[in-house]
Amino acid sequence: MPSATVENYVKAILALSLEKGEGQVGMGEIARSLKVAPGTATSMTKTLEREKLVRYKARQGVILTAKGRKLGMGMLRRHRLVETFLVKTLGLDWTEIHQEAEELEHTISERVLDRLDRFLGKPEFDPHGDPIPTKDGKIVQHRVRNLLECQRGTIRTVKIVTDQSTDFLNFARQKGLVPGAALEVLSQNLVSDAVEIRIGNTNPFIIGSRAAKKILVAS
Amino acid sequence: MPSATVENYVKAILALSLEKGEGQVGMGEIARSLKVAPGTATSMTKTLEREKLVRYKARQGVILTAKGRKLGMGMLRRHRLVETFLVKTLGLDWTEIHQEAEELEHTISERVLDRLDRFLGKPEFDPHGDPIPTKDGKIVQHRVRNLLECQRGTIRTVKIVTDQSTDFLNFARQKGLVPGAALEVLSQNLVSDAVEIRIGNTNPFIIGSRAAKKILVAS
DNA sequence: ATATATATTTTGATTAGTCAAAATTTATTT
DNA sequence: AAATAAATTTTGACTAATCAAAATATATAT
Repeated sequence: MPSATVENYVKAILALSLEKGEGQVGMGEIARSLKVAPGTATSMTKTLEREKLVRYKARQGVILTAKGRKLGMGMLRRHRLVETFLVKTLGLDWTEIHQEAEELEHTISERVLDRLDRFLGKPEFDPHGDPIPTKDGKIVQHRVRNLLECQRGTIRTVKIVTDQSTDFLNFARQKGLVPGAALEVLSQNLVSDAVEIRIGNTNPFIIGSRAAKKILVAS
Repeated sequence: MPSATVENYVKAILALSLEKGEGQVGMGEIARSLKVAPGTATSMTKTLEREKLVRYKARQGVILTAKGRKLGMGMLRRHRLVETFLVKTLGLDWTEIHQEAEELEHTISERVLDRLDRFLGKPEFDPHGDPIPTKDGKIVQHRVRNLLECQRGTIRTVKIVTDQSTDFLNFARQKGLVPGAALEVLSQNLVSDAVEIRIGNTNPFIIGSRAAKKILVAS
């Protein structure tokens, strides 16, 4: 049985390689992502290799093995199902569920998870719009792009809000940038760091490009 | 924030002092209950004392402080609410929930716990009949006695099944010895280690006195 | 091509929780 | 009252995960 720490490392490596669109992940990235010292990442990496969860090339980085990818997908499934339960069933606010799920995902058994999945009606997406992997690790990644990559003047549907911090989620909700919302990008200006958006026919507003990058719409 | 280990020690000490009806608990009892070496119990005990969760007299034992009792009651609340959720909401079998709850109780936050409590309708008893402490640590202990202490010939209602192992629970259910069942103790014989029981007007059957001690009825 | 900056690895220490086995204390027999 | 048994405490060692800081390797810039 992998420790919670091992699970977190594998989850982080999977998340990083997904968002980079490349298998190999460096020690620095892992260390930053998990807020540990670089040396700690190196040493844990060797533990992961002993468990055959990653392949490690010194000074290059790690790549998940099939076993590692399976564990990582399992963690995503756990995390996202728990988040869905917390919002849908217990009525918690979507700004506060990430941290809760971060703990619960390590102690919920496969058996309970399956029941939860059935109880929730086998949901495909979590409250932030992220796809929930199936039991066998498959994920329906729908085609998305962020608001910077978006052609001006077309109407798009918000699919995923990628920053799960309380502050960002509060901001996003306040602006109406939640999964399902229809919006139009009126202008993007990287120099002035501004993206102008209109939701439905409400007043247009401006957000920074940093924020715009975190909102993914159907493409 | 106390570690899961600290929580388990405090929970064990609370359980032991409740079932002994006495505050003071010895190192041997703790060690046996948690399946650790005696020396480990002694050393953890000192950690608990540093945290002001117990008072410790060398070679005598430990007693929970007010702080310790509060933490312990909180753990019972967590454990029993989680068990209730697993049975009532997710439909797990009562034989398999104890171990699940044993893990989840350490990672469920106060916030989620309160929501769960409300969602379940503030239940007073868990699936084994044990009372669920309120948020402020109060417990409605109803007057019970075990089947050995029971006068012959009177009809009693089963209140609590104290052994939560899968095997015992399967046995208890198979015999109909579940919370709510009405039964009559026909005879007790300590020498032959036999207690004769009839449930409703089904055929009487015999169980050992060890088992009889684990079934608590209203008194 | 050398110097400098950046990333990675190694080294030595630390903490929490654990065990086995020796030492000690307390309780029980005889 | 000694001898023996039982419970408890101490000691020394171990593992997992971490950090700080030194050592090393690689990449970048001049």
